[in-house]
Amino acid sequence: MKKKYIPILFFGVLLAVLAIVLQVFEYRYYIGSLDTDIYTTVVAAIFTILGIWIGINLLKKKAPQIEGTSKIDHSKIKELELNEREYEVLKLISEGMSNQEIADKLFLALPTIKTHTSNLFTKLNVRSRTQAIHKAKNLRLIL
Amino acid sequence: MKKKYIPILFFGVLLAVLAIVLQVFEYRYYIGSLDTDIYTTVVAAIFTILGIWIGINLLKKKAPQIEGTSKIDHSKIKELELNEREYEVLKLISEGMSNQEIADKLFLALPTIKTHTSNLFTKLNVRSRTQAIHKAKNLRLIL
DNA sequence: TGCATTTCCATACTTTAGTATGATGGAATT
DNA sequence: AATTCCATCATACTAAAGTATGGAAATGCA
Repeated sequence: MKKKYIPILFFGVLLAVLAIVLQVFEYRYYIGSLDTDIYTTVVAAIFTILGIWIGINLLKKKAPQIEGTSKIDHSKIKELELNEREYEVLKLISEGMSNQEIADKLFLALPTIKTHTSNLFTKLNVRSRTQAIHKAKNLRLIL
Repeated sequence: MKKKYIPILFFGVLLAVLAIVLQVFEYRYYIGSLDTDIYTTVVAAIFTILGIWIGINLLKKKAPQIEGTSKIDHSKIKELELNEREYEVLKLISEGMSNQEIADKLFLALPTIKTHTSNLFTKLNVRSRTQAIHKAKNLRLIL
């Protein structure tokens, strides 16, 4: 919930800072310490960089959808009623991690991971982690 | 070879065009037909758009490289010295089959499959079938 | 606050995976 | 004929994975 507003807030602050910078430059311009060409060049450069920055950040959210996320079927995940932990464990399993390694990484106990994997297998209707990986890839739950 | 220089040429031309546009605006400024604030705003806007455009184009070239490559690297298989049986077992493992199921499918005894998997893991330098799957996919030994 | 759900953890158990070592027989090489 | 490589199978063991059940803590919502 809170994370959703961070980019908006960030861009807002960024624009405010740039407005201030702009004001300073304008002030200097009026007192004649900078000439028009330099002023124009600086403004152009700053806003080009700003533009590149905005462009990259706009695409960074869409890029994963083109590369990897386009293959992930989030509706399937909901359809199978996989909760956060189960899906997280699924991803780590697909990366070749053992239950113990997953437990260490998530700061959880081994039995907890076993519970999650067991519930995961039930929901995926499989009986082993290798089957889970295979099915998850076919259903595009993971990439 | 030729494609490599298209972006450079393109950006060169683009910058040249923008330089001309800038000159026009500067000319208009000097004859007093445009106010400084408006001039600054226009320049800022144009270069912001330019920046966004550049940013988008910079990222668009990276996306397809990650996607399109889903071929098996047979040279890697030879490089790792995987023989027929080991590679066959690897494929079946990646399809989620247990050692017993693989043994049944290939009309072999369970210990035989265990030998193959064990040798396979040694050659792949992994310690479990899930790690083998993960590594094999990364090395493009399997799809 | 009370209740439901989720998440976490534990115990105990069975099954499967993985390691180590050695033996057998076939096929190709030298 | 001897050697090398591969594939097969066996035994015996340790380590992980997977199942079943139940309870405790945290979370979210009415």
